[in-house]
Amino acid sequence: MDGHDTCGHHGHGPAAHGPARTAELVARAERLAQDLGLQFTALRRRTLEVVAEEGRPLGAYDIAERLSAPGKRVAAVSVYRALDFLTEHGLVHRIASRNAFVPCEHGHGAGESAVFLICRSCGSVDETISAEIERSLDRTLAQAGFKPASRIVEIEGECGTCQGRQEAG
Amino acid sequence: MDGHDTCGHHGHGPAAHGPARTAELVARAERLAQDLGLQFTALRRRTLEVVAEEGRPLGAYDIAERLSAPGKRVAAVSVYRALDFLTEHGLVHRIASRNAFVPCEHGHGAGESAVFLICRSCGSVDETISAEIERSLDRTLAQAGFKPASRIVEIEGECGTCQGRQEAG
DNA sequence: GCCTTGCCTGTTACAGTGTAACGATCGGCG
DNA sequence: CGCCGATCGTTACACTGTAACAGGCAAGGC
Repeated sequence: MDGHDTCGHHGHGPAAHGPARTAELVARAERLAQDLGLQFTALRRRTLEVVAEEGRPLGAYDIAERLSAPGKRVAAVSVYRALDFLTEHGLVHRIASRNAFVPCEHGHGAGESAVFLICRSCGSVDETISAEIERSLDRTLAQAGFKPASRIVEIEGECGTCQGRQEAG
Repeated sequence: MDGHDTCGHHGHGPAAHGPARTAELVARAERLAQDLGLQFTALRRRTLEVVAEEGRPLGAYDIAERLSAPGKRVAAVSVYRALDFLTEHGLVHRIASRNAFVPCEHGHGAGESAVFLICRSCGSVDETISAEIERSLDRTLAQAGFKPASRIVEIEGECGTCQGRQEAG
């Protein structure tokens, strides 16, 4: 179940996960809470940190386990509530096809749409944004008279790194 | 006026798709089984029929219940196996965001991609295909060096029918 | 100070979703 | 006949998610 976490983030963006990304996300959350008068509690911060540092989709129960200490167990239901908050404000994304969560790798708000590239070999998830895809989606939706509220675009396949690894042997 | 084929019917109520659609799907399944030497068993056919006649996404356990009779209970696990077969061959689709299944409304194979428009008000699912979206997706994937295997595009929102109803009421 | 209010969290219990494992059955084939 | 492969029934179990209720804690009004 544990994989090669060095896979992911192809050309589009700098940096992967790790402490830098985590600090950036936490800072964004604090700013957001400040501005909107929301509470960025310890549980929510720790949940965000766990998700941000993993580098692959984490289930709610996995997060709960990581947040638990030998005398202080964190129940999954608490994690779900924290995740509700985080997803609502665009700090983490839910991967519907995996029932798992990943940190938001872009600064976009919760309303915008992202494309998730999920590697079947290493389990990494790469988040990209394409104005072209959004435009064509918007056109199709308008044509169908459909008013979108949220969009899920998840592509499963093999990432560049794993393709190279397979060819190499 | 294409790009959005005959999917203007936003099903409300139990009998949105109707026997015609069902018969067409069953016929396609039989042809497919004939050609590929597969077994289109009674369970698989009945599962397909139930899904095709519902007009909205059905969970595996709902299907099991509909297939069960007062002396002959069908377990969910059997339904899952039938659904595996049906999805593998493009006869039904899985809606990841709902953990539910809908009949395939197009003749496309399992490998192609579809866009699902899921109405939050009436629960109907409309399946459309857009070459434009596929093109832009392909471009983005190629740019990222990602080799796609399956694609999930699910838009939640409000269908045209429900928008009109809300304004009127 | 005290009380109320609202939000967050802990806890329990439970519903819904999906899979593993094993055995039985059936049809085809040497 | 026995073997083989695929399907299906059954049980058991793991994983995912939510409902309901109680306690804590900060903010604001009396």
